[in-house]
Amino acid sequence: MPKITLKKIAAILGISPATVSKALKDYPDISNDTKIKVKALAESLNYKPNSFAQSLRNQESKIIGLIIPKIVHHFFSNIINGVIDAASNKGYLVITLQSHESYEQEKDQINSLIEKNVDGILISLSDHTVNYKHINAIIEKGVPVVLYDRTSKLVNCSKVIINDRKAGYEATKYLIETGCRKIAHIRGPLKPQTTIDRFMGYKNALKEHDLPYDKNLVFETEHLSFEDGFEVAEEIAKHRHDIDGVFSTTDLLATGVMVKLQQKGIKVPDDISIMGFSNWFLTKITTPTLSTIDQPGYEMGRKTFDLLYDELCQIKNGESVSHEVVEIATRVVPRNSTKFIES
Amino acid sequence: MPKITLKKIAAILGISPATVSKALKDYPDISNDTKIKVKALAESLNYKPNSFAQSLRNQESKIIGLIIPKIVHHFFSNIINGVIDAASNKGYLVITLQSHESYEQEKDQINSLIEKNVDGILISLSDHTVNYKHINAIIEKGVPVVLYDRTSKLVNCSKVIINDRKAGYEATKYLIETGCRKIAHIRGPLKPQTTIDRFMGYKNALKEHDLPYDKNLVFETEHLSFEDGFEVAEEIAKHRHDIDGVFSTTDLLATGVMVKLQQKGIKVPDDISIMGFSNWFLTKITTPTLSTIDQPGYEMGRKTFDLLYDELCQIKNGESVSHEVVEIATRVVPRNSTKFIES
DNA sequence: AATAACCACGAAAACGTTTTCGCTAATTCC
DNA sequence: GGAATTAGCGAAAACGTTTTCGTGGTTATT
Repeated sequence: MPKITLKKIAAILGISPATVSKALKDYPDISNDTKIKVKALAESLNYKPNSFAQSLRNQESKIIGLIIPKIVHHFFSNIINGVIDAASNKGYLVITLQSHESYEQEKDQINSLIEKNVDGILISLSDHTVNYKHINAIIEKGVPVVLYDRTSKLVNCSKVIINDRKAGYEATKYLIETGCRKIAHIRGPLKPQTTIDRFMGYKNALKEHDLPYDKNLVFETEHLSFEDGFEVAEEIAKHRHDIDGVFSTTDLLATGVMVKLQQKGIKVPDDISIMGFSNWFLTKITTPTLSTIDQPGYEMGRKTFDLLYDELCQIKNGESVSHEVVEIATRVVPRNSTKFIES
Repeated sequence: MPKITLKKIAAILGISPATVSKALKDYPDISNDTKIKVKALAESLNYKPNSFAQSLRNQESKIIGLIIPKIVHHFFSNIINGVIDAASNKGYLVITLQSHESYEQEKDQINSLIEKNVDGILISLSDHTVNYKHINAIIEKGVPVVLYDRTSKLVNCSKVIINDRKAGYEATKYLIETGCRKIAHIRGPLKPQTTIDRFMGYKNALKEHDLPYDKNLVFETEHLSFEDGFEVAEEIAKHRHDIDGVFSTTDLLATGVMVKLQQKGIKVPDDISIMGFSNWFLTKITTPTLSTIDQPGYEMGRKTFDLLYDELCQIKNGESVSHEVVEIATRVVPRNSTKFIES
């Protein structure tokens, strides 16, 4: 089954490939007669242009790259989802790679994508990425980059983020409004900027509501696992019966805390309210269901692609490219691990 | 920053592009001197071959397509993970698309991938796909296809599957071995082949252990949701106190059943044992943790790519392509929603 | 009737790489 | 020393598309 090309159509019709190409694209200098003939034949032969040839000629692939720290993760798979949907709408396909939180892999993968001549790259920085040369290098090469979720001020490009500080503030505020006065914060590992910001939000909320900040109420954990939550819960159950609310930097940690607290006979939310972060799937199936902050991955994914698409259009039109930083709104999702607001 | 090409390297060195190309690929008819010179310059100029030109010339893209029914799903995101990892190992990149369980979208997406000249396509059939012309059509065109998880006998290609019947058998057998005698089965919607097979396995296990099959013990649900599990649990709690085990076709359903049963005062596993299916993430965080069947998505993803890669190699070597059907082993994951085996 | 305008099309170059084939000059062989 | 081999390189075509520029012929303008 030989591939059917412009040349062959031209040969059959006894005209030149140039005319066929132009007829198919409705160039004004081709007569209606020829256009109709060409289109009919192309249709009946089921002609599809060879994308390599097009890309080679037009210097664009209509493919973008997406680098994700971890695919198997509710938030990130929602991002993928959003990116792919938005991209297909505009005729772009998406090559996905995961950095596994490794700086080296992140570099390699950016290279692979560049070598495949993708039209642009969407990246969420790995937790172990400490310098940004590799990102800035490709931006200077003229390949548009948009950063999402895990970004850096040291990279000059468009970004899609959530306001972790505000979200942390809202989460804490909600606990306060539902009657909590002694609120613990589980911040997880010290380093990532997101957890730092959420912690700042927590402090702000306390301050604005005239509650004292007590650093003994802040728990660090090595990872963000379910089991790490157990340890914190044990500590609370043993020594800190004054605590009446917990704001955790992650749903999974929060769930661990909640499960273990209940095993220790502490009632949620009657004795202690619990607030998670991200609105993962699991929050809907815990007992009680977990109140949390919705971090809308799908919407972020869509928006991230949209920003890239804007740049792509600007480049194509020869306009100067403008960078944009878009903040996606989070919101408190009240469920049953917190009390109701007394009104 | 002008792109650096073979021609330019040739011009700088005062030799022909052909020689440069051959030098970089270690052709035997190029002298060592020239090879060294060419490689050094290419290195220092950071030369990267233009992938479009290569693809156009070599008729291969080193890109494969992956069609997934739903990305945001623990099992399927593990598949993606496996496919991407295995593919990068061999220098292939992966374009992912999701069919959203729609036949129309599945067709469109296969088309998009074909138009991008991917070297092969991995597909899990959407639940609403009822004929396979679109798949068979591209196979006849010579584009290798491998089906995974949701396959069909009507498509002649390599496949990666789990043995749902055997898995259903093992799950039920495990319940029997841990002392259950009146085992209910929640099979979910009637149609999908997977649930049919799991149901057959359930029946087989009963038969082989001389337990009567009672169709009143088989529950259908409209969807596979958490809430659908509630309804079944209500029914059991109200009318079927003789039931001492439940095998659910899905972890989520099982979790719904378990949560609601416990709310009704029924002890898990003391009064009723519960067995899920898939080993999703959530099974590790329920109370009690959910016994289940491990359906290894990552491994399936890897194997699926491997089969495609085999075909690609065969084609390249001019060998005749052979199809293979690989069965990935499942296993019982004993947790705390079932009793221990008395030994 | 001469000039201008316009219509419909094609030739050719370009995108960058790969590979076949042929050529020259140097080496080997008898 | 002549013939045969070999080593090292390049010309050129090919992959399929796009677009600029030009051309020949027709129609409209004075």
